[in-house]
Amino acid sequence: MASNSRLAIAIHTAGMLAVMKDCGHLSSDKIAESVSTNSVVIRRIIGLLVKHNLVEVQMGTGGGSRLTRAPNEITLAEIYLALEEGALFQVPMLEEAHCCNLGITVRPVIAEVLQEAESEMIKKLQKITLADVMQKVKNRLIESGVFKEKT
Amino acid sequence: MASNSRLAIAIHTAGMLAVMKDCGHLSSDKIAESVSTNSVVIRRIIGLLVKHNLVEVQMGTGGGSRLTRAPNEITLAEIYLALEEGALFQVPMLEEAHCCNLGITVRPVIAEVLQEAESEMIKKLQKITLADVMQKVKNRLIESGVFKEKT
DNA sequence: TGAACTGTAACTACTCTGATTACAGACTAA
DNA sequence: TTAGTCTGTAATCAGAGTAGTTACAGTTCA
Repeated sequence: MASNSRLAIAIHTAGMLAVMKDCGHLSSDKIAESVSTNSVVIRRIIGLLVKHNLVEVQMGTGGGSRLTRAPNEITLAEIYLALEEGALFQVPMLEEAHCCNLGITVRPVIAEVLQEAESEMIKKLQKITLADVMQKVKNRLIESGVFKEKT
Repeated sequence: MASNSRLAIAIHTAGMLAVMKDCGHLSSDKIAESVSTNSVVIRRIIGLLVKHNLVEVQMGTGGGSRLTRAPNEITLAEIYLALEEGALFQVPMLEEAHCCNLGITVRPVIAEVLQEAESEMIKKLQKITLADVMQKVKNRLIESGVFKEKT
């Protein structure tokens, strides 16, 4: 699990908070158990979500985290951007003393083009809310018979 | 330069080949000089481009690489996919013995949703050809006065 | 044959991520 | 007031990916 699974963990975490929205605060230990990782990892991610006003935290006994908004008002794009990972693709620039102008000029162009591609991805994430994700999960549970639909 | 700049390097490399399309083969040393890296790094990337029929290589004296198609027939999506990096976002699955069904079920849903987002990005890359990139570079060179437009 | 190439293995250095431990500080309830 | 339950955060470790580099066998051409 070396490469970047932080977004998946962040969405899973936010999903847990969405499910438990009406049950008070949820501790990082409980979340870590469901997400299957260490509570510190969860707290680090929650720290970023708090910084971007997606989650609020209460310290002390009975404390924990909860969403600041309804699940249908939080998009995956907000979670993605909250992680503050910088550009998706690295485009190292070249020094001015480089061998040729073409080499120097091509990098900003590549950066621009890849930035546009990343923006398209973010646009897609903007259209998906936490509620959408939880609904998909619910549908799967119903399909598998674990969860019974109300009639 | 630890994180993933391979796509930028691959596009830069293919861009070099596009510019030199009519000047025979280009050696990995020459490309490495412009891209500002080691020739082995270039050969590793070119190997992947060859595997996906974007580039052809001739060994021996006077050998090197060249594009198999015209620059306006090669999209950035093809280059992106040629790098074979797997999914953009890792979504580690949970073991069946996990504490709750919700935790197990949410992961495939997250994977599906992120896959859709990546697909949107690839769609954008499909609309951009190597020729487009080179045209943008040319425009920048003209703007900066380094390269004079034909009148 | 010698020079100019590629392909590839092997190794090092660096960075990112996640896992873990540890501990100070905040808060609640008895 | 005190014990217990939380968070926030620093510090450290291990594993994985990437780039950089050297080295060398194989290919091709003059």
